[in-house]
Amino acid sequence: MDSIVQILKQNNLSVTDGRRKILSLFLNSNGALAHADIEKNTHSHFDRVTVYRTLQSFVDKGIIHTIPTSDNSIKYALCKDECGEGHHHDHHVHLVCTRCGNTFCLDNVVTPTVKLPREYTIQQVEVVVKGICKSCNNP
Amino acid sequence: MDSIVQILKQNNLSVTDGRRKILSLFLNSNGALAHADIEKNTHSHFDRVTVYRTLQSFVDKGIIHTIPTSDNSIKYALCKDECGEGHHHDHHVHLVCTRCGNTFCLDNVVTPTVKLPREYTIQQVEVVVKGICKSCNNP
DNA sequence: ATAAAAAAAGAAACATTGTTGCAAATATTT
DNA sequence: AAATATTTGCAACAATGTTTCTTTTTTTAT
Repeated sequence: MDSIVQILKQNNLSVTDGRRKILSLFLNSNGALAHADIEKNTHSHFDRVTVYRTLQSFVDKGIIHTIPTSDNSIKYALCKDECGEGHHHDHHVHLVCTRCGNTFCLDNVVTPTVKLPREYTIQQVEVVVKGICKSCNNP
Repeated sequence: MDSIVQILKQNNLSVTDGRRKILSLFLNSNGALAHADIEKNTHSHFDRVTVYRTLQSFVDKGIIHTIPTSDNSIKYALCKDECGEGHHHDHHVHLVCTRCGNTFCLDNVVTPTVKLPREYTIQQVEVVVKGICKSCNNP
C-alpha cells in the first residue's frame, strides 16, 4: 500500500481520488501551496468546494498547516512528524522568497523564543521571513 | 491645523473626507483594523473602492503597515515614526488575541533575530504571536 | 477669490475567493 | 454484496478585491 493511502488511513480519512491527488501534490512539492496552485495543478478536475474541504480536513488532521501571509492568500504546507488531530507543532520559520514568490518551510530553523510582558500569554509564535531562497540565490 | 491634516500633508496626500476619517480611526484605535472594520465604523459612508485605495495609499506612504494573518483578512495598523514612502521599519511583534480576536502591535517587543543558512538572504522578519492580550488577561 | 489643472471619489461591471444545503456518487463496514 | 457512512459535485449565494470611466473635490496658479 503506497504511502499516500497510508497517511490517509492513519488519519481516519477515507481514501478518495481528490484526497490522493491533493496529498500527492504536497508530497511532491518542496514549497507551500495555495488554493489556487492546487486548482491549477489539478486542472480543475475537482470541484472548488472539494478542494476547500480537503484542505480543511488535512489541516484538522494535522497533515498540513497554514502559513500566514500579508496578501490575502493562505498557503499550506506539509506538517512534519508530530502533528495530529487538534494539535499542530510546526515550530519552524517560513520563508517567502521575494524573487520567485514561493514559500518554504525551513524545517531546521526553529522559531526563536519571544518574551512578552507578564500581562500577556503566549500560545503560538509564527515567524515569516521575507527574503531570497536558496535556488534564487544560487542559480 | 490638527494632527490628522498634518500627517496627510506631510505625506503629500491631498486632504479628503475619506482619508481624514479613516486616518482618525487608526489614531483612535489601539488595535489593528481590517477592511471590514473600517466599513463598519464608517457606516459605509464611503465607497468600498475608496476604502481600498485609501488603505493602499497609506501603506505606500508608510503611514500604516500590514500584518500577516492565517485567515485571509489583512489587518492594518499605524506605523510609528521612521516609516516613509517605500520603506517600512516596523520591527515589532504582533499579537493576535485568541480570546477577543483583536490584533495589537507590541511596539516595545522587537522582533528577535533569526539566523538562516548562508544560502538564504533575509530582508524582513515578521513575528505574529497568538495568545491572550492584556485586557483579556486582566478583566 | 477664482479659474485651470490635478487628484480622488463614486458607480458599474466584473473577477476571485469562500460558504452552505442538498442530492447523487463513492467508499467503507458488515 | 448489501447496508451504512462519507464524500463529492452542483447550485446558489456572500464576501472580497480590481478595473475603467465619469463626476466631484482638492490643490495650484493666477
